[in-house]
Amino acid sequence: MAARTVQDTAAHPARKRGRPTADERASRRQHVLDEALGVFLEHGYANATVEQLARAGGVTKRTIYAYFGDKAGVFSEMVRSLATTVSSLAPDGDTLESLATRIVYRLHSAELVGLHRLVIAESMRFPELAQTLHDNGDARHIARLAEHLADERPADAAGLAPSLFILLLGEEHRKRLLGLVPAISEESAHTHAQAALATLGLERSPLAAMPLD
Amino acid sequence: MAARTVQDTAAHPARKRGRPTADERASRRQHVLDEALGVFLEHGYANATVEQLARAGGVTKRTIYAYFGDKAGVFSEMVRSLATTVSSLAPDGDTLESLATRIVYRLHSAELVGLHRLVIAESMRFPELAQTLHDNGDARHIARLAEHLADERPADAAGLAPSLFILLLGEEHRKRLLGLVPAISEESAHTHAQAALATLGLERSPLAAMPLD
DNA sequence: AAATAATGACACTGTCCCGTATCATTGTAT
DNA sequence: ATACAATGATACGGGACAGTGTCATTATTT
Repeated sequence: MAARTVQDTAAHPARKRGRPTADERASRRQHVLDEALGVFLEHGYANATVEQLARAGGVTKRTIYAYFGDKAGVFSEMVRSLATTVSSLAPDGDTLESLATRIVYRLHSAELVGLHRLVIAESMRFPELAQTLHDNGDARHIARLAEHLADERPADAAGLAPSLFILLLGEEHRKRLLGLVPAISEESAHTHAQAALATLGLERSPLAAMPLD
Repeated sequence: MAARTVQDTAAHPARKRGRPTADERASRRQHVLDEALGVFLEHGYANATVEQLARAGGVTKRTIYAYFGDKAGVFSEMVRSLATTVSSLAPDGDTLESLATRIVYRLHSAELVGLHRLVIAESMRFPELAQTLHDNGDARHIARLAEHLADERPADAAGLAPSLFILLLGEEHRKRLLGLVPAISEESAHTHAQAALATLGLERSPLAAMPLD
């Protein structure tokens, strides 16, 4: 086992003791979940210790056990919390191209790639989390794409949406999952999205696509 | 930590003691690697113990340490051994469609999906294995597809190959990585491949595509 | 044949970490 | 106010596992 060299997330300013106020208690729990992702990403699920989760969240082991039962509980709640966040990124009222760009950008982010890795790795032990992530991630994105496609391609929108989705991710995202490439920039996310649309013959109307100068 | 309920891979017929013959020694090492995949898939890399790897391979811990140094050594050599196998599945002399079908089928297999999961999960700790797997997997498949495409689409073969590749995997393969669907049948791999080709306008020539009866 | 190398079987030490207990401390309930 | 609940700090028992040591056993080398 690799020696644990680093001091982990530098200890917070040593919270005061005693029972927390009602407000505080509500936020503490979420704070633990937020910080948990970093711990799991750094060490992996199995190697992460409850002690590390506690320190990162600014609480003690006791509180972790009181709140979540055990490490699996922290992991489950963390994934569920993040999963519901994934799909909530649609300003509603954008073009197919801007939607596609946002999907590309978000799904290449370090946060979501890391989450995806963790859930894939533990999919045998936490199958319901895999389902949750897919339902709130891929499934919703594909549904959104299908809505937009319905306007432009009423005929084969349903069949085209999944194809568009995976073209948006592309081989780049597979490399990303393997850690072979860094997170994508917003700009290249845009050109990437355009390329995917073009591959399916979905580029903007010829007039809009003309040179701008 | 989850209680280890199962007895693991049922102990082999208790190999005799003493120094093995030269032939035997050569094969023993490979046998350990072959059996290691099952152990890692069942428990995950971090939870798998050297003792389990030893029992599955029909050797003792001592031999594991003598052969591979430690658990990481077993994992590395196992991945490398499997990676070189991944790409060696081209009978050479088949159509684009048959090549596509074989890629779809193989990459959906339990073995390769499991390997992929493991390498993704440990990509931070074993980055060179991720690179190896990609070089011997995706990269070669894309290159092969590009060769075939060069015949039919000399113009944009290079750009089209990655798109075709990920369309071949499709959303199905993402679900597969998450453990949400079982391995695909050879038949549905074929129809899946045909659909991907059609999406890019690469279906067979009209004559060949006509009904056969 | 004698020495050496590799292995199985087994024991053993040290470490890590889980989960709980104890006690002081601080907010909440009544 | 007074009892109670939740928390931090700390300690600790128990289990699991890594990695090594020892000895008997069997090939290989010379």
